[in-house]
Amino acid sequence: MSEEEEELGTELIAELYKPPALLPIAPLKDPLLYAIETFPVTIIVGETGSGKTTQIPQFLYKGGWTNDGSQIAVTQPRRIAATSVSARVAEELGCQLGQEVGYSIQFEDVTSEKTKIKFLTDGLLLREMLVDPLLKRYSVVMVDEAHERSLSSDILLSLLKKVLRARPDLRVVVSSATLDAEKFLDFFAPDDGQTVHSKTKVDYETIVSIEGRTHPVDIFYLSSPTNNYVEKAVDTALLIHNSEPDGDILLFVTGREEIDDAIDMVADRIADLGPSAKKLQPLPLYAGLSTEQQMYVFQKADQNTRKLIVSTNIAEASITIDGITYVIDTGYVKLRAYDPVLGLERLNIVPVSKASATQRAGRAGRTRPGKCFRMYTEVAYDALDDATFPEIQRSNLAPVILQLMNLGIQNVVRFDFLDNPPSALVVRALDLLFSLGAVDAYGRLTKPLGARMAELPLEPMLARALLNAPSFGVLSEMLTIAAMMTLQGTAFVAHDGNNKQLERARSRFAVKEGDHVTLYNVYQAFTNPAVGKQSPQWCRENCLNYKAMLKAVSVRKQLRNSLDRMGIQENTLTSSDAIRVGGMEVTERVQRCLTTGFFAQAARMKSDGSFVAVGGDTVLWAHPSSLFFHRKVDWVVYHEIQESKGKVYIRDLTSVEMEWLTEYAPEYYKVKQR
DNA sequence: GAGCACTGC
Repeated sequence: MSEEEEELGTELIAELYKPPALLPIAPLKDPLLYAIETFPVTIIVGETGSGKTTQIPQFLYKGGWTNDGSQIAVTQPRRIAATSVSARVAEELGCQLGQEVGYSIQFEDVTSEKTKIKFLTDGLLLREMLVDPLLKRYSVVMVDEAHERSLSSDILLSLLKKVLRARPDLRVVVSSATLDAEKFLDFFAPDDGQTVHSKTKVDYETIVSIEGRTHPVDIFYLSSPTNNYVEKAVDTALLIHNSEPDGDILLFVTGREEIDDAIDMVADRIADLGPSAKKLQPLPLYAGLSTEQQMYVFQKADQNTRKLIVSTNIAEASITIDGITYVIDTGYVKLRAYDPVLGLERLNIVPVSKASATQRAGRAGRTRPGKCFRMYTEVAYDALDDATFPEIQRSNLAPVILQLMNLGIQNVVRFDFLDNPPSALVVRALDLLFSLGAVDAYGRLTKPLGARMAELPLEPMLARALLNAPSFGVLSEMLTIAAMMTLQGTAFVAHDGNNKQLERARSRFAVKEGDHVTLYNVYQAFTNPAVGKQSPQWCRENCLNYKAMLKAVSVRKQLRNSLDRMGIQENTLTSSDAIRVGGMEVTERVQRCLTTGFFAQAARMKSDGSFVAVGGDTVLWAHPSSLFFHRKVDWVVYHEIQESKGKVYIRDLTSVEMEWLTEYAPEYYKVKQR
């Protein structure tokens, strides 16, 4: 873990600290233990600051739920939560982290034989189910933050419902925000005619509510709607600054562009404040910033200065900042939507849900009473959805379906989802998995190919290309490229918006074959003991994100281990493979290997520099971060396609020969030609 | 021609 991350962690611990005996949950200890003893499923409705995440596992531990040698699992949607909460609980129990209390996240397993309470990400518990489908090592599984409806927590809850049928002794605790409790209750209620001991919903599960312990937050609405919420929000910030007592301001907008706009507007307006007036310091906050740039929001402002943090949704749950007294909520958020017809992702600006609005307002009341100004009317608030649209209904489902099949779910269409994904998403995903050879014509997972693809922590197309790498003699190269792809474009980072400098840095690694090999070069240079030396300084000089590069190193190591376990090594190259690839340059073999995974995402550049997808008529544009934004090329395969402001961008492009497409995917292209 | 909301294995 980097120093910065640790600082973020302690930040969170400080935030969470309340003497356990004074927490609102303390008097509920016995009722809670009774509920969990009595009912297989307990829904906990607990507001922020109730102490549910830190205290319930301790109640269970002290209540004897681990005496038979089993463990208590507590899942979190985010890594930072798993690590910081486990540190808190270890301290309260007076043990060393990794002993009785531990955590497990990708790349880091801080648990031991002695561990009784284990915090882990929900995605990792899903992975554990591959080797332990009935979760036999756990007596209780607590799924925290289930109301966020993340892809993996949704799937986890469905699987837990199944596991309960085989394991009546298992206890499931679901922690949720107020508005969705009934939904979870209904979901876990045994269906009529099933074998859950003919119990009714009433004696099968229960809801326990815990009060929050945050300070009161006064909510203010607009009296009439605005058509420019960013401008209105800036007006409000200035109004707060000029008329309200001390306390920093947190303003929620949807993305980087709005953040820049808001900060420019504020800069213009504070020029009018006069030199003697109290200062207002606008600070941006979004995930794309480097860790250093993000740290500014945690630093105490200068004397006589009020911070105005202009943030994306990252400040809603992922990052907690001390000293916020005022929240301005524009009422919008950018959400991903997957278009199964065009097979592309869109980022849509949509109104937030009531749950989101409540969470945002709560950010003003963490340390003292606060105020929240909503840039919409009360009527508009009443019309908001209760909860955020579940991720499973707006994602590319190919990775999820592959994983479910590998867990032995034969018929994904009949799987018991909390909310069913639209059938078009399921069909599209199955089509893709079929064309990649992960699923056969009968809709069954293929072995070993499909199962191996499912085991790799990569999207199916990339997994397929990586598994083909030995036959091209480029396993080492493809491991690096796959690891770099998981960074999703975060390898390069501009210093203070200096894009020219970034482009110069990128060009130092660039090769004509395209973005994949360029990123390979970046990794090679970073890890070369004579060049990058894996050092933060070298990254800074080359506009690279140090933390992201370290992640690539970890991912590559993990992928290498997975392939080793599967018995896949470079020397598994057969003699016919060797003949086929003999005499080819390494780069060409890499290009061909990528084609075997990404053949379905091929496009050809037209004379005007735009692209047209194979078998389609959508006009595509190389993303400005691609080498082919400026350079000419003929055919390419691309890693990602995304619509933004009405234009469709493709990212991470590699040039290929048209013949390779039909050579490596004859079935796919035969069908398309008809 | 000009740009990734946020997570996670």
